[in-house]
Amino acid sequence: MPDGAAKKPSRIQTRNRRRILDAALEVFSRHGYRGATLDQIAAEAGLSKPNILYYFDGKEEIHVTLLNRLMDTWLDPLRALDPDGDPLPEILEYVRRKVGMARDLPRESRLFAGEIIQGAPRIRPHLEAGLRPLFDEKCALIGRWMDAGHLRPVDPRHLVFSIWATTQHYADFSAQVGVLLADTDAADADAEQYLVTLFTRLLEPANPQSR
Amino acid sequence: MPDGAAKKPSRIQTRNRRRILDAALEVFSRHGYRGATLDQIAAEAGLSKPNILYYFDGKEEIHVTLLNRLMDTWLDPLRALDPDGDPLPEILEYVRRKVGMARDLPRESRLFAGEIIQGAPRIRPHLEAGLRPLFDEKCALIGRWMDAGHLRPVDPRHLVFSIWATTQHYADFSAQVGVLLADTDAADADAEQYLVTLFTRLLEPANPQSR
DNA sequence: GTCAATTTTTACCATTTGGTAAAGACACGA
DNA sequence: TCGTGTCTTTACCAAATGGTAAAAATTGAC
Repeated sequence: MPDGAAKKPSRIQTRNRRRILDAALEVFSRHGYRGATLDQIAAEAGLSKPNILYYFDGKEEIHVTLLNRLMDTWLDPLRALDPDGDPLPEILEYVRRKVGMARDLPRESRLFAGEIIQGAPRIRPHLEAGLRPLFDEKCALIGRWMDAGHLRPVDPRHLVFSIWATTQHYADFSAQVGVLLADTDAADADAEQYLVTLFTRLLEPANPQSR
Repeated sequence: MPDGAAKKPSRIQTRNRRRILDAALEVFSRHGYRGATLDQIAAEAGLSKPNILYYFDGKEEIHVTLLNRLMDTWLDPLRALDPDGDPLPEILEYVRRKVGMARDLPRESRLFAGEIIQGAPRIRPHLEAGLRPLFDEKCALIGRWMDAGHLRPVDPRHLVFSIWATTQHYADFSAQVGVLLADTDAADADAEQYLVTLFTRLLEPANPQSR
């Protein structure tokens, strides 16, 4: 019973649990929760299906484990918003990090998007307990920056939404982006440049008094 | 064989095919393609499963039919971009229409998003043949507007992506938005206001010479 | 009302899928 | 090398699911 108490995991356990989660990320992100099968995950992981069920209690536990681990990584860039930094550069750095994550972790982005689109049935508690406090805190911070005249005032919540939406779009909708940007190969750099421009023009004070 | 040739559909056929597609939109948009079952669609439509298969050849045909019908509606606002209109108001009107669609047709938005996230397996031909020409045409139009100094220059393709991303976000990620905007009830109006500001500040020429 | 065409139901079926039982293989400290 | 606990495989199963055959019911033109 490898999952029972707080036993130190053996090397084999560590290795195989990692393999399973890697495979599951690949399969879940491509086919969605219902579309993914344990057989696919097993094949991708190079293990047998019963062997997978030796390490995890079932399909749902694998999915939830993935989502919970992902959440931390996902929120790191937002956590990194520094109250003591320069407001506009802080926001732009956040945008850049999110673009980088869409580029480097598209499977994670799609896994998350799929879960949310279907009503967040398995991750809603985590949204309320983990995401919401952080979101509120950072929105308040941005609001103070605006009140102080360091950023032009807009609704911080919708600002954050638009940063999420625009950056994750490149991962989540890559099938569409790929069709429409068929030839371009500098698309990543173009996207980052465009988004930096977008949020700079939105937020940069007309009379920069930030120092 | 109601689907064979170009026969005029009976009133019963018209009514039941509509019922089935309505039900399927509901179910597919909530659970994704694989997550939806014919039994669910049948229950939602108030028909028996075999009866549904009398009107459609199978699950996939229902899905493809939905996607193809949706595509037209979905692209209408982009089609409406008028080369003879005022550039900035045209763009802002496009944004407003897309916000309205996210508000009024969230199921359609999620159905589409789900298909794209999973690599557009069933709608890719339609993307290439239907969406791409329109996208290229409208991007060229926006590019000319920029060249003429009516809009500040940015990459039109990424501009369009960001309009799609920000507007559809409110439908596709409504589960998340709902958690984070728990109390707010004027969220729709706020979102529209924010997005109009966002794209105005991005595109409005410093020295408005558009007339 | 009659009758042919359309529509709906009943009774199935084969496959897929998440999951289990239990035997067997293996690792590794004593 | 022995033996115990860890890991893996083989052989299954029950439920769900997409789909079919054919009988029964209904509709509508005449």
